Amino acid sequence: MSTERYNARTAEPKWRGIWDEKRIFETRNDDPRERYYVLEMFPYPSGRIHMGHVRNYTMGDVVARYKRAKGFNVLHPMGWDAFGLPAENAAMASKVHPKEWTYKNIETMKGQLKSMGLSLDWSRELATCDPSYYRHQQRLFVDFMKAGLVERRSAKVNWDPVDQTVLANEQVIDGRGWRSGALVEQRELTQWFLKITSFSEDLLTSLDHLDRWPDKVRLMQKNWIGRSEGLMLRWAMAPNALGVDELEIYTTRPDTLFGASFMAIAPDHPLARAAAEKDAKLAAFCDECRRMGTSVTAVETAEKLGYDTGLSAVHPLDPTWTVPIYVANFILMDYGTGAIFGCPAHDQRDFDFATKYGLPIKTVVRPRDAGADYMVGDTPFIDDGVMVNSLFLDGLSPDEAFDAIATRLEQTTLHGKAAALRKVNFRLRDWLISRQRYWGCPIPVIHCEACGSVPVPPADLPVLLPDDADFSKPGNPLDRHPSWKHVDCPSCGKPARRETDTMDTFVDSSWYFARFTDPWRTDTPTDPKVVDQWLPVDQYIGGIEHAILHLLYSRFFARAMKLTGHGGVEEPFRGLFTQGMVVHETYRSADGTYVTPAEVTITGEGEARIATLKGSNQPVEIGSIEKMSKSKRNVVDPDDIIDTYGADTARWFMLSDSPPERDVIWTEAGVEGASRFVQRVYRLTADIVARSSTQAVSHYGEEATLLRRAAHKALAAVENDIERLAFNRCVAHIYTLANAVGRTVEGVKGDGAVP
RNA sequence: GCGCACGUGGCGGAAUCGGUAGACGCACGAGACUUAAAAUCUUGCGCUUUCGGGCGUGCCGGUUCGAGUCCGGCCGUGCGCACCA
Repeated sequence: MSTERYNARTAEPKWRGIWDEKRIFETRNDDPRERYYVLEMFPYPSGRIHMGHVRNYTMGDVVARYKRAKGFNVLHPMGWDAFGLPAENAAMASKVHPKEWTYKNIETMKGQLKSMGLSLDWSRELATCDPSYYRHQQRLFVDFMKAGLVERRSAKVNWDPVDQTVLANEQVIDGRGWRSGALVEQRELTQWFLKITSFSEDLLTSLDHLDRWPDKVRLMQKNWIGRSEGLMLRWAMAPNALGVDELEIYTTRPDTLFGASFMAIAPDHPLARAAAEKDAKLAAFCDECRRMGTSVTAVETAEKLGYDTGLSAVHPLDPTWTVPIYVANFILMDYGTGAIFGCPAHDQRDFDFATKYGLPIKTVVRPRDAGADYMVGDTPFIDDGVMVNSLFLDGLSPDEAFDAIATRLEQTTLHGKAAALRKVNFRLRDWLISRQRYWGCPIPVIHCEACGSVPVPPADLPVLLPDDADFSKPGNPLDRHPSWKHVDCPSCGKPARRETDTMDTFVDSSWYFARFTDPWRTDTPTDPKVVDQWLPVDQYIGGIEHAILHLLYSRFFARAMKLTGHGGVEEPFRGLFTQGMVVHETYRSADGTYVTPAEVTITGEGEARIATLKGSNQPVEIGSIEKMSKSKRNVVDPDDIIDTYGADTARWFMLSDSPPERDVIWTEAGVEGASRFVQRVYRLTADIVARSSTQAVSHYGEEATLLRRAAHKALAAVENDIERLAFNRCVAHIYTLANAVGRTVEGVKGDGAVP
């Protein structure tokens, strides 16, 4: 039995040095072997890596090394998602330039990643804040613009009052900015949009083919895109002083048309605005709605309010039947046409509204098991059933009735045109990418009074960020820079104004995986041939928090890049895996402040565990287990673990026990266990090596047969589970093998002979 | 409110197709080695038992020769969406 201990501190740097020197992880594009692209979501250089990174990159590294061992030409690159607000906030707080802050963090974090011994191709490293990257992004933007995928328009947008910038819909979570947590306000602003809605249908249907994506993510994207089939239906207006003769609405329930009892329009609807000009009370009501609409949470909790305009509309299939038109606070101007017809008996909102304003509630669908005299009572009936009180629809199911009435309305004319048109609608909105901040990719456009918004000619790219920006006060440093925005129009040569908005950082991360395929190119963003050789990424690994944001934007980008000739692949990620978080207990000292695990000593077990501050007997309260975060201070620094135990132990523990898609609880005991196993493997290996060199171990003995059987069994099991990314099960198989080896080695030690 | 996922020992979890429930690890108990401790090794470890066995995968019911797994209904936890007409 060997008593020597494995010393990670000397062994790991030695091997890392050899790997670097031999450049064994650098990948050649002209390598003829079958390709395999493994990618983990690249990090934001916030300062130091955290355990979430360790887990993420360990998983990717296992896949990369496994595929390399299987003979694939593996691409496994790393880079930096380097633009973003924290750099700018740091500049405001501590007078460091965002660039300096960012590159310093990159250096630190690169050192940390290197100490993990990952099989990364560092020759392809890129940082999105580097002009050598963002110049190509500006080129993509200009090409998208020419292809009609970019739009500048005025719209109601989400304004984050803390970060002082607008946000995309996807970046507003529960009415708050995804980064700042501030309540988001609605503001009417002229902004840049990428037309992701051009691909709504395709982004939705293609989800069906992403069979190596988690169902959960596909479902989330499906719901986010939110397809509905309905009818655009024009109603004739009863004669009125405004001179308006029709109102168009969108509905997914035309089958309930004979249950209509009112119309409702958004406060911003043109008809509402026109009516408000002649009705001061209505104008006040609309203003009130807009004020309440400034915060999204206010909208969600607000009571349904309406205002009767006095106008009315004529039922499309019964000229003697008119319904009143209300302006209502719950109607959204940017979905459908901003106008609806209300059928209180079969819709909860309409029911609430009708009850409040005393409007009729007419039952037109009854449950299948209900009698003919069924009437909707305290709650609307919204399930499947049988049509009633609806003339030619009676007896049909709502689905059949949808078709029947749609066909009838398509054949009905109003003012010389078909009254109705079948229409598919989506919940997905265009992607708002303008940000009123400095540390981002400048939008390459020049505004000219004569020529409009002119894209910067490709030859003039990149539009570089000025280094001498002023971060002393809030707001956009680019906008108040004395000279940067004053340029001549590239089209007519007259004085013009540079766009001072920068792009959302999610633009930066929407195509980096394509840039990795040929990061050395200078003339174009990509070589389409090389992109097509590597993409789609075979295995992409990252956090579930990007289920919609990054993963949807990247899918859009791949399509837009295909359209503009920068690559031929529509789906960027063939296999997706979303890993769980690294969580840890939280600790609070007597005065209520959080303390880090490193400052705490724990004694006792189970219920009797007691925590005290290290070096004193001050009690510490053990709190809930939560995601490691700076604010809760429940973080364990990967550097400390790697220094103490070595990278192998840290990585082994990360993959042990917890299934990779689930959260893993970081415990000191768990790391100790992993460390013991690393030592055990070293001892067993040393024993076997020692014995095989000093003793003539029979290759045909019973011992060898048993070992061979155990080894092959483990090999098959590990291979099977690695393909399924079931790393925790791989770990278990390797433990089983080690036990078998241990038993055999111990078994023959007694007499030193093979039995 | 709507949608989705998940409930297995003290703990993390395994059981790939409906076929021995609890692999593997952690923690714990006992033993060996040691002056002692650590480390290491051996061994035990779902509950219960009259030692034959009985019970057991959130709860209730169903399908099946057979259910942790499939179906229906509850309860609980987590996540996503939330006036989308």
